[in-house]
Amino acid sequence: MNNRGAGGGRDQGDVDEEQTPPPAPPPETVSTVVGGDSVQLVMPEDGYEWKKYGQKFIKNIQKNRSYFRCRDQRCGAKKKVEWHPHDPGLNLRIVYDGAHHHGSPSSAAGEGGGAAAAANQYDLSTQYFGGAGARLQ
DNA sequence: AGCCTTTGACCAGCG
DNA sequence: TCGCTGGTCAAAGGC
Ligand SMILES: [Zn+2]
Repeated sequence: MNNRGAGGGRDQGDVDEEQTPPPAPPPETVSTVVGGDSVQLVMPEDGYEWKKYGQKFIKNIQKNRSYFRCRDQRCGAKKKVEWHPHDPGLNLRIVYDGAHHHGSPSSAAGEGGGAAAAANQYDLSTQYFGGAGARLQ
């Protein structure tokens, strides 16, 4: 059943690029929550919802790269997150690609309008941290 | 029921 | 000419 069907592979020249597009979101910082003896990474909501659609380790920079896509396909906005397999939070780089076409980020969708710190618990260490953290979903 | 997440494999271009 | 990498898609399962 591996019929990859259509998709296949798209190609894109560039490999390494450094640029943080216009929508300069708030200071992105990874929060290292220490619960007992497990470290969990929390991704700060930037005000938009993203769907993770891929993860790979880039040898060129020796960093992990996660691919996020805006839920609104018509939006075309994409988000890429790069972080160290052993030291996330230490060198975490978020790259925004594209622009949103549906309203603006006023309040975090996941938040609902309060001032709570809505954070998506994406398992950035799922595999790289080897079960050090238990998946809570 | 719906929605989200994760993994593997594939494709193409470049040096 | 070859090998390699990066990037994306699909499917399945779980809550
Ligand atoms: Zn959007």
